[in-house]
Amino acid sequence: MFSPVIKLSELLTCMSQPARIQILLGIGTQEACVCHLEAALGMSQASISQHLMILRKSNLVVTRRDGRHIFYSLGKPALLDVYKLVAITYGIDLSGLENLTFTPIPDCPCPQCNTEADKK
Amino acid sequence: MFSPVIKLSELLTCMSQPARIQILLGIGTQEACVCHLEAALGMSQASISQHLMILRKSNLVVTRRDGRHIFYSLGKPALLDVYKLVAITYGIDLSGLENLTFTPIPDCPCPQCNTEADKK
DNA sequence: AGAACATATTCGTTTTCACGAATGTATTTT
DNA sequence: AAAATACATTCGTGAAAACGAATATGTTCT
Repeated sequence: MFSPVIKLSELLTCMSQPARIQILLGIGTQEACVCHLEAALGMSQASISQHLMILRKSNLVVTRRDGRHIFYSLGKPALLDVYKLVAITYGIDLSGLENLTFTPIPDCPCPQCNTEADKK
Repeated sequence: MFSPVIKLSELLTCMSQPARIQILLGIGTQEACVCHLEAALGMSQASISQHLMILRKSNLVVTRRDGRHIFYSLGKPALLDVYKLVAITYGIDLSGLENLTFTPIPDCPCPQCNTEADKK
């Protein structure tokens, strides 16, 4: 068997799972912590962490620690273009799924959802 | 759950399987019959047919019958660009996997492998 | 140091998936 | 019509993947 095929397969398998698609598109061009993804996507903490673990192993996401928060961002932002290309080619509408950190979420405790004004 | 995510997931899941990657890249911009793919990829007839069935259900390939041969081609050739974009982004070399019908195979009985000269 | 918070990891179970074996269907050839 | 060819489909089994539950780790706050 051809090794490049396996590598390609592993990447695509990793990015084809519904929850992981939402996570990756949700992170988008920004960065997001686990609690934000949890609140934004309505999934359990364990579930999101499990998927992030898989995404890390495939280098699809990278992490940055800040205090007790760990921020995730895409290893290669071009990943978004892959999704877009598939969506355009097969007529799928992806609007409303990208960059979930742009909009703060009420019950999320992360710094992205709590502006300086709120900290008083 | 968001329906576009499911659609995207189904397409990507379908095109992430190693055997199907080889089939789709092998077909490339051309068309190929089952026996040619069988000979070119060294997989069993049943296995290839099973994968082609899955690809058909997702509309990733379309078919054309000619006598007892059934020729498969990509529903959307842009699918190749998706693979290429992933490959370029993550440094995977896909050369030698595309357009397998360009080179005839000795033990393949299909018309693409037997030129007019051979038919005598 | 202890409590609280954010995230990671393990475990057991259920579901999904790939594959070989066997069989079925459609078309052509003789 | 029978045999041969090209391909499709079903079935059973083993491996992989997803998920919830429980637990562990690391960081900050008091």
